[in-house]
Amino acid sequence: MYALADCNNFYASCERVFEPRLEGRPVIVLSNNDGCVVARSQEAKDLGIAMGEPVFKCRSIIEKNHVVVRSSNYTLYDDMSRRVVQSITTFIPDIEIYSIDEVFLDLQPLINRDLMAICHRTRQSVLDWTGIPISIGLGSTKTLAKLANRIAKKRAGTNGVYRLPDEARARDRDLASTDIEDVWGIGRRWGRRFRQIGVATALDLARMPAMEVRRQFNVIAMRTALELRGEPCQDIQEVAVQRRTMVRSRSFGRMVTTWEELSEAIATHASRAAEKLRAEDSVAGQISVFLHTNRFREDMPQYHRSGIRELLPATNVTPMILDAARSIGRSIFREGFHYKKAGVMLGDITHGGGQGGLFDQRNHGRDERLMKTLDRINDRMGPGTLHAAATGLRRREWHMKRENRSPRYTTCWDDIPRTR
DNA sequence: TCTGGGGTCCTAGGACCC
DNA sequence: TCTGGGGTCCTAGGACCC
Repeated sequence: MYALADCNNFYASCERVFEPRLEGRPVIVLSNNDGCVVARSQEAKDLGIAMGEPVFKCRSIIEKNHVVVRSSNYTLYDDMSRRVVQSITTFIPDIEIYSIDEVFLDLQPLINRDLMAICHRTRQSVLDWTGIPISIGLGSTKTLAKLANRIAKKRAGTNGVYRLPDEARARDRDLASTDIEDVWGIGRRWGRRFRQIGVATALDLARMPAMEVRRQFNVIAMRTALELRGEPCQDIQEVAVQRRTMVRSRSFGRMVTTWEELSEAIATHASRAAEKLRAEDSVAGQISVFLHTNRFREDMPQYHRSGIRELLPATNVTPMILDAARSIGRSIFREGFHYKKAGVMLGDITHGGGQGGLFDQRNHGRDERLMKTLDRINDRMGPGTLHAAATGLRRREWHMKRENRSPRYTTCWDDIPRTR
């Protein structure tokens, strides 16, 4: 037996915890650069503001209804996520962190106890301890737990917890009431293709012969079909799998035309990626850099390109990664375009060391000490206190727009909420 | 005018091996 | 004139997730 615990309107809920006057009001949270809507309170959903919608397209709804708009504050959300997970594990220890706002729970060890009671108590405690409302769905596979979670959120009277019934007819009713696109693992494209062959609900997919699903789609879709029938194809992954790639990229607040500015952006991404690599005690064996113009501006000349290079030996040393990134960037940069985005991608990531190079002359001990010192200073004095000159020395127009960010209530001494 | 960022997995096809 | 069988690895593209 599995469960999925999912935070309701997570980012919007985080904003509310520290600003209770937002309770009952429509709240939305925007993506980086204040571009798209990435989270909505229930009131905002009710106004018809769509997920992922560019904010300028719903500007009139926002103004007319006094919707509260917040820039995203990932420092806050990451920390709140950690607190929610910690609270849940007090009651249910075997978990898989699936995303910033979702946790799969392994209920098998608790199978002889009253699972509904445990889940209700978990939900209430998370709310009491963190202020974040969550919903929990229970099912015999992860896909069914996901489906049950949707019902827990939407159906009146569930009080935030729903268990898919064991009895076949009742379960079929729940599956029949779930649209095919709302099944975990079935997106818009496949949803359209399934509908073309007469599969419109989760129940239809569960009843389709598995090999037929595989033939027309692929094994992922087939596994989804099996899981909808109650045959588990995916287990709880308690140990996080090591990442294989890492991307650092940003759209620019304003278009960028010069190599000088673009190279600062690339250097910034490269430095951040290197820092993150070191924080995870890993090294990268490959680096690529990409840049592109604004694809929405069809009136302007378009350009996008990427370049790739091996890092030999694999490294997490900022100057190594920085040099490679800037030289790739230089080689793909073309004069005369308005650039909108640039990024650095690291691949061939390995953990705890990595293969050395036969002809490698560098003094690794020295690099390692230098990077340790750099990280320690930035850890103590704040991110970016010490940084490569190549990342730029002053604030630029292309830097991210973030006009309505809330304080870092839980992670920064100066931002801790005060009461009189 | 304004349109996010960061991941994973699968498949098909080509290059190459013995 | 006829031209094997069984593999691996890599890459690009397409789908999905949050």
